[in-house]
Amino acid sequence: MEENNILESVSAQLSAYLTSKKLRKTPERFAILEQIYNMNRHFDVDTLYEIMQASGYRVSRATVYNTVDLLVECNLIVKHQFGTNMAHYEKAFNTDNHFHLICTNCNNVIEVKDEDLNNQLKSRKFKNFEVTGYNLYIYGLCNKCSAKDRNNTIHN
Amino acid sequence: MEENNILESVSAQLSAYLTSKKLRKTPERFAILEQIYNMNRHFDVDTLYEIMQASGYRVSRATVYNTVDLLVECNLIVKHQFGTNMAHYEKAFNTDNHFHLICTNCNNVIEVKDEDLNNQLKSRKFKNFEVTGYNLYIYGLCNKCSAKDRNNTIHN
DNA sequence: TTTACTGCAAATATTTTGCAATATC
DNA sequence: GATATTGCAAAATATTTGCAGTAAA
Repeated sequence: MEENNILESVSAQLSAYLTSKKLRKTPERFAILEQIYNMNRHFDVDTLYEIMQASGYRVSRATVYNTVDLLVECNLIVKHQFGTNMAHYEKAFNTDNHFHLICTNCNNVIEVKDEDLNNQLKSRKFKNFEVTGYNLYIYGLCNKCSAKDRNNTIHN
Repeated sequence: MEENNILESVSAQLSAYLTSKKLRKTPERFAILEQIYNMNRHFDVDTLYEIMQASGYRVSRATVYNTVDLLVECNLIVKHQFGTNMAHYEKAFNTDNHFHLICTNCNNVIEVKDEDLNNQLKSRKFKNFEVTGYNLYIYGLCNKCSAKDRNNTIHN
């Protein structure tokens, strides 16, 4: 599916959700969704807020927080807590089949696809628990940082 | 291994780490480690602080934060961010082979063991990334909350 | 016209930091 | 005796909340 169709599709999804919950279709909500789907990496609320400002669209932080919560509720984005205090988010459309490698030294996050592992996790059932999603976080040292380690360089 | 031996073992581990890093063996550090290993569930810093107070051992919040960071560094405890802003921690001794089911309605966390899945994750290698650990978080509705859902009960 | 939503600012929650006093090595 | 660590309080960071004004239905 090409870019524009994805945007149309997620906007329609949001629209349907708002209708079903009797919530309002405000321009802010669609503008934020659009901005998110134009980005290619995960983001935090503050970054999203600043990108909106920079792009000329004025919204308040409170609205960004509210909208991001809403988009999580209707499964258009996924929330992550990679180990810092700040929540990170990413698009949920066709991106549910990857994991995150998190460098505990530089906090960089790398995405990894693995269909086999993904299928296995998806097929796993649990007693008395209705699974809606999962996150696999793999911690360690990235290329750069483990190289630094080997050279005994001091890093912060 | 019985309770006392575990405590001895983890204290020795901490002691060795402090020596190797030329850090000081303060009573606070060992008291906090002991308290943690006497508990049976994951905890947040504030809860740990209050349990220390209640048990009659006076430490400052700052020291609890510092010590918890230290214990993460030397692999005696593991840090989690279950989706809220508050970090959670748990013992790392012989407890690295389970996952967490997180109820997105009541925020309750259930532990699940699965040796097969664990072994598979452990054996998985990644290019240019040196794995030190991982966390698998499975989100959904627990027994109680999906029952509520079926009954159409309003819940917060 | 009703009331959900927005923006702003203040409040809250969690964690970090600066600094003087203390205790380990 | 040198300095790492502690406790306390203030600061920093991230998020939530209250409320008056605005706009969607």
